[in-house]
Amino acid sequence: MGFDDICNTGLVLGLGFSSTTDQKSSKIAPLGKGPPSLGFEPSLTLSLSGDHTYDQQATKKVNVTKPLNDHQSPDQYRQDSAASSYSNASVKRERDVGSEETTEVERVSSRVSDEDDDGSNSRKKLRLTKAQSALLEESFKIHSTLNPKQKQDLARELNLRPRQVEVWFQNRRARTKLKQTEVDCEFLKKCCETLTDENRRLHKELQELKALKITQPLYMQLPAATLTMCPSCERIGGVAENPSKNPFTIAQKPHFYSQFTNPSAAC
DNA sequence: GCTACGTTGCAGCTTACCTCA
DNA sequence: AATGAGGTAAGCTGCAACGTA
Repeated sequence: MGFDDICNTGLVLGLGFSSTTDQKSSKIAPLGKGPPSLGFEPSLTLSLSGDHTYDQQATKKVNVTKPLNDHQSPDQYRQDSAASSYSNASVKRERDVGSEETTEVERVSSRVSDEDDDGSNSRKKLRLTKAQSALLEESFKIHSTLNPKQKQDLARELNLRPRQVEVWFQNRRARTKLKQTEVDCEFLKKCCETLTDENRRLHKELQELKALKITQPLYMQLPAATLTMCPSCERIGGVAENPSKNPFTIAQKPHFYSQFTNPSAAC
């Protein structure tokens, strides 16, 4: 990557050709998601002049030659490799480890100590091992948020960075919330369906009542035993022992009364 | 006490990578 | 082998709470 311009602002603006196979990233805007194209294309880059991390990351093309431990499956190796190669590139807000300088030192030392850097400038996709996930889940069950000390301890125990633990918990909380939202949504859907059915049933009942009202007074259709007189307003009401069997439950149907002429609110 | 400012943690949204059907 | 969908780690932004000068 040829940087032409080094100003005393500490920023480096580079314009030139770069191989797109290693996905040099512009810190101004993320590259598109499309597949990497082969060959050389014009590139514009902006970075800190003293930023060895980015420089190294952009230029260093290391293939993974780390020999597998005999106890590691290839998949395990891949996961561990990815975990240890946690990329700090373009991490704008690194708050877990003190000052910027400290962070930078950590980045470099981490890079140096970690042999799995594949050199691609693309965002590393860490896959947590099953053991790591299990422990994180266990911790999450105990407390869904971590205080700094808990975060540090957990990170040390998992051999991860505190930031990774923090991100995991953030995402975990988000997933939990999303899941709960989905459950709530399902519940509300069911409620809506039930109410719609009920509404439909009541409409139908109303239609039937209206039809009956046209032909004859309602009380004439009911057995005498089911008719009762409201003691307050002296109106006839029906008492259904099983309202579900008798759709015409007059007593349940509220009637209007005037508080001036009928002080009783019992019906 | 009030204000301005910096720090920190989190939520919400988004991006990018990985896996699998 | 290619591809689209889903899962998820990580980035970015905004906000609120808190401490400090």
